[in-house]
Amino acid sequence: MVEITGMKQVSEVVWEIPTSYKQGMVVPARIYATKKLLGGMDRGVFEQVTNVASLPGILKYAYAMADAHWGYGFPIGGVAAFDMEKGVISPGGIGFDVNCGMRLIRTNLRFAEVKPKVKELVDLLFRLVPAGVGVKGFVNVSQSQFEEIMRFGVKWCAENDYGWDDDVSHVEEGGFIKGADPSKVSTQASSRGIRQLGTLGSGNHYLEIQVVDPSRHFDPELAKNFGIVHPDQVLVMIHCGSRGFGHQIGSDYLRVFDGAMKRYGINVRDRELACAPFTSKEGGDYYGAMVCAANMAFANRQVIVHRVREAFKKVFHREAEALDLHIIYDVCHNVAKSEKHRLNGSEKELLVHRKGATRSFGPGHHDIPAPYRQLGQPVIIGGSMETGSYLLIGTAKAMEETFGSTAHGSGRTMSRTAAKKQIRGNELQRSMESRGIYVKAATMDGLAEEAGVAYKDISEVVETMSIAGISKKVVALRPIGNIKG
DNA sequence: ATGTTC
Repeated sequence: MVEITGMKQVSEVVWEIPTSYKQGMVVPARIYATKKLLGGMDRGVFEQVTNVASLPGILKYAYAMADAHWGYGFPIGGVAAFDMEKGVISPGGIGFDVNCGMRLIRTNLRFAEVKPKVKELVDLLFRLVPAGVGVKGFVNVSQSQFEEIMRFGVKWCAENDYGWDDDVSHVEEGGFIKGADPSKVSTQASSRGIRQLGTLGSGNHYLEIQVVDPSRHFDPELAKNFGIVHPDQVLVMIHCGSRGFGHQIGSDYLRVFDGAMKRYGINVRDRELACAPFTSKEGGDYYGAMVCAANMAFANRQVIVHRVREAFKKVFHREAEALDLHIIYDVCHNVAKSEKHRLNGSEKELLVHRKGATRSFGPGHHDIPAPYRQLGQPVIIGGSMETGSYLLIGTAKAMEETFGSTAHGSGRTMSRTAAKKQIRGNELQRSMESRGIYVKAATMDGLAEEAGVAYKDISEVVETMSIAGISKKVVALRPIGNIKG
C-alpha cells in the first residue's frame, strides 16, 4: 500500500489525509475505500485529491471515491464543493466529457422472452445508435433548435417527439440544468455538437441489455418501487455524454482559464487544475457554456432512449408503452452545479463538482421523482461490459457526509494500451458470447480496451459505498447484450 | 473522453 504521511482511518472505509500533508491544503482530503481498494490506488489519486484540497474556497473535504483513479488535474471519482462567492470553477473538476452519465430504462420483459431475440435487438440497435469516434447522428436540427437543446435538454426532446412527458421528471435536475448560455459556446463547439445527437461515442460508452442478477443482489421490496418486480427482468442501460461538443467547450475554456488565473492571482499546484473564481466573467462564461454541454448530453441520452423504444417495438411487435419502457432514472457523472447543502448547521448554496462521481440525494429531497422520493434518489453504477452493474439509492448519510455524492463505476486498473496488448478483441467477443453476452463493437481494439480485467471489481466498489452508508443496494444487473463505441 | 497529437 502507498504510504501517505499522516493519513488516518476514520471508519472502516473512510481515510483522511490532514492539511499538514502538503503546503497550501485548505481542507483535509477524504478517501472512501476498503483496505483492498485503497491498496490498489495509485499515488496519483492521493496527490491529486490533496491538490484539489488546496483550491480557493473549497469546503469541508476534497473527496476521492472507491473507484478513484488518476485523471486530468482532479482524480476521476472525485467530489469537491466550493463556496459560491469565494470559490472557483474548474474544468478539470468536471471532465472533458461534460455530463457523461448513466440512464436506466426498465422493460416488463423477462429473460426467457428476450434471450432468443438478443442478437436481433443488438444488431438493430447497433444500426439505430451510431457508435464510435467521430460518428454522426440521424437527428437534423437547425442552429436555433440546437440552442433550444442546449437550454432545455430532455424537455426539448419530449416536446419534439423524442420522448414521453414523464421522461423529463425521471432525469437528474428535471432533464435540464438551469443557467445555460448558448452565447458562451464557440461556433466550433456548436458545429461539432449539432450532428452528434443520438450517438454513443467511444471508449467506455455503451448501450447494454441487462437482466436482474439475484445471485449478486436483489432486494424485491426496494426494487418494486422502481418497477422491477421479477428476479429475471430485463433492463436497458445507457452510458454516454456530450461527445465532441462538451470536449470542445472544455478545451476552449481551459485556454481562457490559463490567462484568467494570472489576472486573478490564483496559483495552483498543477496546471491541469486551471480554474477561475465562480463569480468572475470567465468563471460565469464557462458555467453557462458547460451547462449547455450538460443539457446536450441529457438530450443525447434521450434520443438514444427514443431509438431503444423503436427497436424494442420492432423486435417484440408491441408498443413501447405496452413494454413499459420507462426511464427509471438518469444521473450525471461529470458536472458542476449549484446545489443546496447543510454546512455548519445552516443550508447554503454551493458549487458541487463531481467528476466520475454520482449524486446520491437522500430520502425526501424535492429533486427526486415523486414515486421514489421517500426512498432516495436512484443511483446507477455502471460496471464493465463483462461484470455487470447496480442500481442503488441515495441516503441521508450521503447528504451529511459527501454533499450527497457517491462513486460512479468500477474505475480502470489497466491502461488502454496494456489492455490492448493483453487481449484480442475478436477472442474476447467470442468468449463473451459463449458466456451469454452478445456484443457488437465499433472496433475490435476498442472492445479489447474495455475488457472486464481492465477494471476494478464493481462489487467491491459498491460494497464500500454500502458500508460507508452513502448509498444503498437495490439490485445487481448482468449484461446479456452490449453495443460498444 | 476526443474529427484519439490544434
